[in-house]
Order: sequence, then C-alpha cells, then structure tokens
Amino acid sequence: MPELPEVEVTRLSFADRIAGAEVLSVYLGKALRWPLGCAPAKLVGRTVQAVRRRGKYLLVDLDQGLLLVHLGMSGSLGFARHLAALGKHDHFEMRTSHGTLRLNDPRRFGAVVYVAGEDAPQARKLLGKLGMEPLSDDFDVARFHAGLKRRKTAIKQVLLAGDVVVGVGNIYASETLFLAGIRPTLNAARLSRPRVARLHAAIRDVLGRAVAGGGSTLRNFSSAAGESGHFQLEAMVYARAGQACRVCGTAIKSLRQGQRSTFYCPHCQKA
DNA sequence: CACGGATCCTGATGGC
DNA sequence: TGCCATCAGGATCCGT
Repeated sequence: MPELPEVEVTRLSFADRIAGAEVLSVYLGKALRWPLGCAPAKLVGRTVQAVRRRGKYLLVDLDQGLLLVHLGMSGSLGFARHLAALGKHDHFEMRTSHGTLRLNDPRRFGAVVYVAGEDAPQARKLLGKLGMEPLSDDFDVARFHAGLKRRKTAIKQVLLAGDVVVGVGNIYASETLFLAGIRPTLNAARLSRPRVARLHAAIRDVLGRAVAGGGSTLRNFSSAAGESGHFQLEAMVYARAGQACRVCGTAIKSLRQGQRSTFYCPHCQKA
C-alpha cells in the first residue's frame, strides 16, 4: 500500500489529533519485522508530542524517546476514539487519552520500534542512510544530479534504493521515469543534466499531487478510473504491460529489476 | 564499497 | 474446502 504520499497522508490524518495524548496501554500481536525494542509497559504514561515523517517512516515523538513506524508492503494505520475488536492482522495497538492508534499489516513487513532518540543506534541504522526528501527544498536538480553521478546501477533501482532520494516506490519509479522520458535500465551516473532535471520535476510533481489528492495510489486510481478529480493520476505505464501507451500507442513493456517489476514505453522512453 | 540476490510474511489470482 | 506457481505498493542483510 504505502509509498511516500500514503505515509504522509496517514500522518496528516492523525498527527494533530494524537498530539498531547497520554499513552494508556500498548498491545503487541504477532511479531513484526523488528521487535519493539522496549517493554510495552515502558510506553505507558508517556505523552505523544508530535508525528513527523522521514522517508516512509513515521516518527511518533514522545516526551521520552520516539516510535519509528513503518508500514512495509501491506501496513495501514488507523486512529480513532473507538475501534472494533482486534482483527487477525492487527499487530500493534496503542490506546491513548485521545484515541487508539492501530497497525494492521497482513504481511508483517512493517515495524514499530522504540528508540530513546534519533541518535540511538537503531534509529541511526534505520534512518541514517536515507536520501533527500523529495518534497523539501533540499531536493534540487544539482544535488539530485550529484547523487546520481555516484551510482553506477540502473536509474530505476537507484530511485527504489532511497539513498539518493526517498519515498519513490515501485509504482512511482516507473511512472516518473515515463514522465521524464527515461528508460529505467539506464545507468544513473550517465544521465545528462537536462534529463535529471526532467526526472526531478516528475518526482516532485507526481508525489506532490498524490499527497494533495489524498495519497491514493495510482493502482487505486486506475481501478477508480472515471471518478472526477482523480483522473490526472491514472497510471501511464504501471501494471499496463501489453497495453497501448496513452501517449503514442506503442505496447507497454515490462521487465524485472532486482526482483521488482518495471514498466515502460519503448517509444516514449529513450535509452 | 557498491552491487545483486535472497529473504521476511500472507493473500489474491490464474493455470492446470 | 484442489493444488501449485506466481505476484504484490519495502528494504535490510549478506556474499562477492
């Protein structure tokens, strides 16, 4: 489910409401990707101060320490005053004075990790190598180009790796490369400055619009095609192998890169 | 060190 | 209750 826009929209959905809340109890279900890192009882009595985001991680600031929350491939967070009984895939729940925060994650690639601070070893391990925030002012063409020049692998895989720029997941990687007219297999270091500029613009444009549009993914959009207001985020290439390119009509191709599927238009995207 | 591949887990889907 | 293979929006870990 979650690429950066959904994580950001999730954050916006409860950050203000949970701020100031006191933690009343913590429930842990089946193991997630990593252990919580402290006894659940240690969180009781803490106060939630804010919810921030770094890449696809949510940072839930407490008066002592913080929680790093990642939704993995299949996770979703809900926050409400009253929730139904715990479901099969609800593996973390934190009751607070303002409502209950609950993580549902069928595949359990997600995680909730307590760290004493952002300098704690586990925090540095998870957050330390993250690249630039795509919607921040830091992410400019010059820095993007400099980052890509250091990487010798395919541009699609560099986008996914997240150590140059964060938040571009498998769907948006294919989509932004289409919008920029760049073949996904091209060596990142060899992209010309104008092409880097086009890719930079595509990333900011697509991610920014997805956040503004409520974080729904392109895949969801395609299934909801025809709904007004969402039309502009219809997938151009993702999951469209064999179908006609919406721009030129050429059949969309697919390939595997690092165990992930990639989609592109062989005519619109130049090698 | 940078890269490519294996890996964690459950569920949906489609072929046979 | 059919069985099996494949794929899924992530990203870390490990061997080379």
